[in-house]
Amino acid sequence: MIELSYAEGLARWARRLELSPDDIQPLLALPHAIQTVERDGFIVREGERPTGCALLLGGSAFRLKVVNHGARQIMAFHFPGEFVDLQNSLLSVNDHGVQAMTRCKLAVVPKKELAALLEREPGLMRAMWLDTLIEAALFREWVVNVGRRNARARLAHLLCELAVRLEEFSRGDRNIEMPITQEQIADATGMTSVHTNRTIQGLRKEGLISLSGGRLVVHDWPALKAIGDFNELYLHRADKAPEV
Amino acid sequence: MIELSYAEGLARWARRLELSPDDIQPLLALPHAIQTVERDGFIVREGERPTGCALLLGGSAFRLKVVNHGARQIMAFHFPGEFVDLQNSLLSVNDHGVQAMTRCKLAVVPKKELAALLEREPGLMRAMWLDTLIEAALFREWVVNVGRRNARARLAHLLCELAVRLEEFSRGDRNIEMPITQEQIADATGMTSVHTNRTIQGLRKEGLISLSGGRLVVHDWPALKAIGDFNELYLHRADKAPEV
DNA sequence: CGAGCATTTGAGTCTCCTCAACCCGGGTGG
DNA sequence: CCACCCGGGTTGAGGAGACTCAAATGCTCG
Repeated sequence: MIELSYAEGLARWARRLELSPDDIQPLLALPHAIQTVERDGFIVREGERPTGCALLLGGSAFRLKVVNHGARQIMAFHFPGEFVDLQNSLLSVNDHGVQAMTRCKLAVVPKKELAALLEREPGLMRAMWLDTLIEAALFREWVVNVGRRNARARLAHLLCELAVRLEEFSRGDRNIEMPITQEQIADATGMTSVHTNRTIQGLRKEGLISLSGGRLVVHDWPALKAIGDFNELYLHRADKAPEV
Repeated sequence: MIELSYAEGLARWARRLELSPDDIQPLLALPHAIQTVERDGFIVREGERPTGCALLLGGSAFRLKVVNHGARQIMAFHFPGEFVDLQNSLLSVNDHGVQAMTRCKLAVVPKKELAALLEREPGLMRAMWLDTLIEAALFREWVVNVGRRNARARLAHLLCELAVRLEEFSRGDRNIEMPITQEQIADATGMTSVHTNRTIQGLRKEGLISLSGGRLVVHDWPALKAIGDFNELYLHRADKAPEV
């Protein structure tokens, strides 16, 4: 996966939120530390009190929670150009962790400086808020996915989301780099890895997808969308703030 | 359930977000329409383009989505003093609906005026953002709940959340007014109403709860918490914005 | 070439679902 | 004033989807 610079990462983030390059100038000037987190390492730890806010520049990551009997639930995936812990800028203690799926490159901005800047720049704060609103929409769809769809639909839906969100990094033919394990898919869909495996095999045998070696290819997009009951409205991709 | 005035509703909202009464003065001055929505009526309709933002003043409501084969999933409950569609202030089209559980009293603020005000008052925008962040935390916990807990734990967790959130409206002994049907509980926990019924009976027979006639009484809080793996950190109740 | 992780397969089990009927209380109309 | 009607709650029986446990296979990296 690509590796962005801090400026490129911010630019990608800004584009998604319909900010102009000028709007993010003040963010560019913020102090920031470039960090690397190895695969399986924690970017954010549950229970800790964060001091910074991390923009993902390379690699991919996911949010997870662990329940009392040890099971894990993944609640979201993150890719370059996304803040992985925007909530840290206002919430005092992490209620969940963020873990690296692959080696990750991050730009960490001190939350104090960021907060002070946003206070001065309502347009940027609005963008951060919008980002959070879109992420909340994503969580809502995931509640629906694990709550009301069967294994096959859950899996198809997740793959659809990944295909759409990673399209911008791919060659455009719904052939995406996606270094995910079946266990992670299981944790994201609320299933066991065994059942995930059998469900994947089902979709494979029908010729709908290929999924191996860190690559997902969707061969029949309309069919996969139909199986997953996928409506990309919830991603709010081309959404924009209303003119005031 | 109580019926608040616009000012009281805002005050309740502000208190949760650690704003002072002074901070919300500008909001009080906004134009607003008081509306009533009957039980089962829609406060927000999926697919529509909203023009206002609704603050709940009386009654209770829930967010829901419908999947293609007709099943419903409830993603959150809302009570007086909460905005039910904060996302409408920035997102252009509703990706889900909000429905009244009981007759609801609402104050609807035009989104243009609200947006203009927030642009002038960074402190208020920050509070709205914080509100959204907390709600996102709630959705995350729900993903975990429906994804990784069994029927008993799911139900217990939901009841714990309701007990904590409605405590402020109750007489303080975890005896709360909660006019919810078993079908709604089923839609919130991702189960069928039949299985919900049997699971409730299980908790009742063990003497942990009473749930009937629109009233929930938790007889054994520690036990219910343990069964539901409930950790109220995700509600971020006493959370506050960091000093900048 | 072996170690370690990820994937695959099999068999048996259990939770939760489906379908269907019945009960109960409250509101309504004859 | 009582019959009925309706929504919500309860019960039963049978089935299916997903889980558990266990082992084998394959892949990748050192």
